[in-house]
Amino acid sequence: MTQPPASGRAPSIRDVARIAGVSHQTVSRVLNAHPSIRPETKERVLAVMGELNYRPNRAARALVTSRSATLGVLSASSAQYGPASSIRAIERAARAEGYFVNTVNVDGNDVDEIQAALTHLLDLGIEGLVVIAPQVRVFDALVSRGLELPFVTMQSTGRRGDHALSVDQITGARRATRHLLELGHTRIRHLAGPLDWIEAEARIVGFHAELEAAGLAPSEPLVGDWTPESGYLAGQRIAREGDVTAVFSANDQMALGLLHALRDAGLDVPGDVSVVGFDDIPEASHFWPPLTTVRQDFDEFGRRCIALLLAAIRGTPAEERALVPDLIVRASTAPPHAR
Amino acid sequence: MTQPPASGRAPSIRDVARIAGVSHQTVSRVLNAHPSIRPETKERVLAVMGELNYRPNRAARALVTSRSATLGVLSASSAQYGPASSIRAIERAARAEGYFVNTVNVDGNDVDEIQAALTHLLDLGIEGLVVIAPQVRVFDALVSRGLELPFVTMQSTGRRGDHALSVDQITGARRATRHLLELGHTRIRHLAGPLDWIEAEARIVGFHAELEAAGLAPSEPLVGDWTPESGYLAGQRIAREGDVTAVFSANDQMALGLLHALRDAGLDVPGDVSVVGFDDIPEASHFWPPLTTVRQDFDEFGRRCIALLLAAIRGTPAEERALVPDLIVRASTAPPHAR
DNA sequence: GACGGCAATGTGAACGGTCACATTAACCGG
DNA sequence: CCGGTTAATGTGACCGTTCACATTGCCGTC
Repeated sequence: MTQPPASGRAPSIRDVARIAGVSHQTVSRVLNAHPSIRPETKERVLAVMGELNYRPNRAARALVTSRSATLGVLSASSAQYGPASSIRAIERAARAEGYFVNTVNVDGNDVDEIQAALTHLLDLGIEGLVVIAPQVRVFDALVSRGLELPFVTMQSTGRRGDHALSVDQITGARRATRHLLELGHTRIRHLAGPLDWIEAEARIVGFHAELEAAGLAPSEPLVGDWTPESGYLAGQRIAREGDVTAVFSANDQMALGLLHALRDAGLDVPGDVSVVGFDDIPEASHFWPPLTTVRQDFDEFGRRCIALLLAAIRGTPAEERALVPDLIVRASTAPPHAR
Repeated sequence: MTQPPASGRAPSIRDVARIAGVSHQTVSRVLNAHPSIRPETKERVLAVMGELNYRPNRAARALVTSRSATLGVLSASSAQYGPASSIRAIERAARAEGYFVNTVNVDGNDVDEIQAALTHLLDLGIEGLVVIAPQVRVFDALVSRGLELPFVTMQSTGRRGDHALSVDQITGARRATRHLLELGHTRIRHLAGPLDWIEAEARIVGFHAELEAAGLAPSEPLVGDWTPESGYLAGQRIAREGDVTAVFSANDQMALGLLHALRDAGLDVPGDVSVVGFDDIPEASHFWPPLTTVRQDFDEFGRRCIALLLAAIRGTPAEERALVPDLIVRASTAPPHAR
């Protein structure tokens, strides 16, 4: 068995070359699947690589090619189910394509931190960027920086048509709203996410569009911050005002708080008030009552993110069908009862 | 204003040197805060760097130092609240220390995938590793590989004392159990996580230890898989068998399923059965009833992870107090009612 | 006042790949 | 049978840093 030569260091391309009796360049060609290389030679080189347990040195390669094979993910609130799932799927998809992923978590409200995080990622030499919790202001930070980098965000704001992966939040919100309308509700309130979130905005738009299509006047949305607490507060207010028979919440966590507050106020769900959520987190089917909600396929979202981003990096065209979320009907919605 | 020279490329250390009228090595010294450099020279170099918007090239540095300034995180089930929060905190803490973090998400049951992920991280040249969802088998995979790398896991299995960050899961579990005992419960069941998870194991140990201290016979734990669904199934079984007055669930999500099943079976919580969870996820206080649970401080956990790992990398000693979780009493527990 | 020592800086060679270009041998058509 | 093309491989430079080892002055000391 051939010993690795002078084994203070990891074997290099030249060690492999020497043992295989070829030039270092030939080894490099094997590594990069160059077409004109004799199968026999290739095999011999591969054998030596295996024997030495050779690993190409990423830094050396990155130095000369100035390609890092790394993608960046900029995320706010990654502890939430949706973003966390997306990040997971993105990482897997990227890894399958041979890319590394570097995720940076920021407080989406701190512009300085966003900039610092961006600098951090650029220092790393990322080739592309996924923005996974696109508050409008994160988006602005990107653009203001005049970023050359290919990047992908959820849901276009319309300001820069490319680079945006459409999850059709609007249609999702319309489906939730239509479900309530079809049950016979006419006094429906929307509990929105923070207004500087692109998704929150899109869901409001969908909600209003559907109301309008039904000939109903739009109602002013309540605004939460995605947390169950904010849902609870909104629920208290709804119970107090007592003028609606259904609520469409922009995510499941707020819907949970909503359920809690309504129950505390002695109201029955869905008897007195129907509630629809958004996301279909794993807990949603075990809420009390089990929550009717709009399911987002975060895994598929992550895969598409990477497909789109890699297409941008490589300059190949990408098909871009929007991803449409599905309505999942459970027990938190019912027809309004007659007064 | 001085123009960047021949601006096809990013400015290098030599560009800076030329313009500042020093040698490239002097620039390098400024970069690395070498002691013997005249303040005046240093300032001049820094000025030029600023002007050129110079960025040190990580790849070149990594190539020569063979230090990547990158840490790896190996995670299973990162979409769950606990792991996701930990990862977030780890990344922030590492970034504050100038490290990059590369997270890889795997299916913890697929040994091949774990190995592949590890290879992926090693290819990257990580300097240290955090294992964030330590199924026993992940841990074994590490050790079997004879890994040289400094690494940190949650909770020692005792097989290799170092490298383990103690979250004192045992004490946490004891506190939950003691709370039930103090309320007067004697027939208590534990709903455990998958038995190959180190944390699941520790919570079982804590549960049994506390029962034993109270002079009660240990009961066989039910086993779930952390999901609400598995909690639901366990709840159905408990309702059917009807011989316990309290359940300690190894996480909050399973506790949610449990609550659901008990309610479906017509049992009142906490009237008929008390339930305690573990983690204190943000939803827990809005469950019905609001869940008594054990709070883990994931942020602190993440920070400690990095502190410990960096200490291992740098060879400095690290203090290692165990992190002790707190019991949060809400409405899902009460004294058993007299039969 | 020659000399050791230190502070401040410079010089050239790595690091481990890829790139551009050179070289060789085989093949093919006229 | 010879020039041109092509497949297969080799040669040396280069990417942007840091490292090891000079090379300067300048100071204090005996």
